[in-house]
Amino acid sequence: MTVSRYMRNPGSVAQATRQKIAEAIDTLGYIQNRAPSMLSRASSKAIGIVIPSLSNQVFASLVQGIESITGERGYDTLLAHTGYDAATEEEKIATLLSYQVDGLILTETHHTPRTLQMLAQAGIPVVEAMELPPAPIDMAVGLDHRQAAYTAVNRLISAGCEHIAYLAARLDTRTLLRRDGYHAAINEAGLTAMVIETSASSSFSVGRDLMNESLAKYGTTDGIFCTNDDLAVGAMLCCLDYGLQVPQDIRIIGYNGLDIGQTVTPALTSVRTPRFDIGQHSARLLLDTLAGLPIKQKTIDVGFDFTAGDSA
Amino acid sequence: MTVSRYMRNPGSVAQATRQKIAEAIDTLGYIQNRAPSMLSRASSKAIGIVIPSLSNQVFASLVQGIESITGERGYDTLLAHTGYDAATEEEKIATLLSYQVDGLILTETHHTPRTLQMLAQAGIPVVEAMELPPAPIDMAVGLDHRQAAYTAVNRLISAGCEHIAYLAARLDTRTLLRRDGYHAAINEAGLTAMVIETSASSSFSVGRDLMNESLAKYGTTDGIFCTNDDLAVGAMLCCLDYGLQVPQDIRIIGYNGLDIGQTVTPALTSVRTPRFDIGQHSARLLLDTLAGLPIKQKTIDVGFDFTAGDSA
DNA sequence: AACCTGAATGTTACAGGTAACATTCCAATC
DNA sequence: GATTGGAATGTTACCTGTAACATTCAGGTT
Repeated sequence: MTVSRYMRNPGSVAQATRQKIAEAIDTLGYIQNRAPSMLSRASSKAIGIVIPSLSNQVFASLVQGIESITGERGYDTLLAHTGYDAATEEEKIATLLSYQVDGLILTETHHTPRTLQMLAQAGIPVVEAMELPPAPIDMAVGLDHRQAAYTAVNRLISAGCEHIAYLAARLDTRTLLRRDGYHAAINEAGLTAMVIETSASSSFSVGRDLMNESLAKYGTTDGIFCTNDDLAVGAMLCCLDYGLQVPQDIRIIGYNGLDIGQTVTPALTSVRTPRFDIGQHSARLLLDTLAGLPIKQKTIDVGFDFTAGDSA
Repeated sequence: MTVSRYMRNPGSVAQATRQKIAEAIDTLGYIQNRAPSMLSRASSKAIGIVIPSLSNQVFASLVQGIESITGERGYDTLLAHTGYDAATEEEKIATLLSYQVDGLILTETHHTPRTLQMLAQAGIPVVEAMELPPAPIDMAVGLDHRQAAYTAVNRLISAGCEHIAYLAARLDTRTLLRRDGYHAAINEAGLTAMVIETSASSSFSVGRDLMNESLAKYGTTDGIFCTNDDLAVGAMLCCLDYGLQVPQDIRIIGYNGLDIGQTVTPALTSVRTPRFDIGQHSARLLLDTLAGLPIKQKTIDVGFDFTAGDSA
């Protein structure tokens, strides 16, 4: 019992005892078994994070933002990835719940019925990060991707573009919202939609392929809106191969404001999404809820802006 | 008790009972609590994976390889990331051990003394993936990065390069091994080493910066060996900006054989590392050990080859 | 010496699934 | 009807940390 006390709060144990325990822990290489506290208090001092992909900078910064908060408040994080698949998400959430996580941060807004049932049953706080779903499960932190895409396309239109293609890969919810925004801006301006999509996962070479396909299908093009920066860079490299000057002949806007966009010449103009902030806000919402603190608002819109690129 | 049996092996329960349990599980949204089995058997049917970064395609494929095996054998994976820091690794391993993981797959070979003590104390099987450390903790699956770099640089030398620069970022163990290989090849050929390094983490823009620095410092350069593909692509874009033709004026070899290398023109020649295979081998070694099966060899060298690029 | 106080430490019961063993049940056989 | 064998199900104890409560202890006061 004294050791248990020491582990949670060394100050609550007498100086001499503290010393002895510290030594014993050191020589034994003792590590607390989490199972008992998971059992008895139904609380684990851990939260679960579910992201779609392990190789996307976007979610890496999100996780960093989350862990910058959980770390300082003594919470551990359990990480799961779904490969953008709702069925896998269901499995991974079940696993996280089996570890009695105290809260969850999800990054998708489309869930299976069973996922929703499990979450309701678990009764733990849940944050949906990245988007602002019309009917959040519980809490949400993100931005309006439809609005961001709408604004980006209007930027091309203001610059004089009249043939604006939309290049998209991996058609997850956020990507579909961006398509809505694209269509809204295009229709409003009385232009013709030029949509090239693939369900394949996004990459530079896919960006290149989509660009080729778009040029073949639609001919004249003076503006491109890509749903992420990988595609945009692939598309830009393709344009340069065709001798098209960016932004003189063709303007390109990407999405997310990743490092890669700043390396190409001209630097990519891109919608900047504050992922680290989203992570921090999400973690704060969750941990404040767990601590029983009052929450001002269950939904936080973090907004967006543009990187200072030269491609649009 | 019958439910417990059902959960582990539905066939061990009578048909009628099975039905009733399945229904109850469904309506209740019941999810097993993992804590008890973690307690009683000191086994959790879970293994821990520790990777350095969440945004590197290399580790994403490694994890996919691992999970392709663990999934079909009924094991869960707990994922932790360290940011290439040994102290963080120590923390994360302690956390994983507190969850009573049955085994661990690590991706670094440099560990703190306390990490080694914890691992010894835990007495669980450990696989070090990616490298072939001279003195593995337990098991190892990977390739000889020194040899790979040596071979790559010799390829440049055979092609007639005489001024070969070495560009590296994020100086982890694997990167340092590649430097050794570079030096070996350079010395053997009687050439002068041209080393540009930064401890900053790797990215396209860093590749560009290193290339600029190298040209400024060493002038004439006809070959470049980069420790990864991000750097190589950044360097290539930089060369193209200077009007240098690849591979006529300058040859470039990258490392890992990622998609990005196939997008640029010319396609990047790169050392291909079979990460997915490394993941599968690692998981098999670990699970076979846990299942008490005999292990033929505790260390597996998966080798390497080159992508069919045009840059070298 | 008796008493009091607050700090330090100890005792007990509990969480939920499972190994090991025990019991029940039913159909087949004599 | 009694017996038997194997399938199905039930009972008990255990794993480890901690909440809640109990006890011990040292030093100070009367």
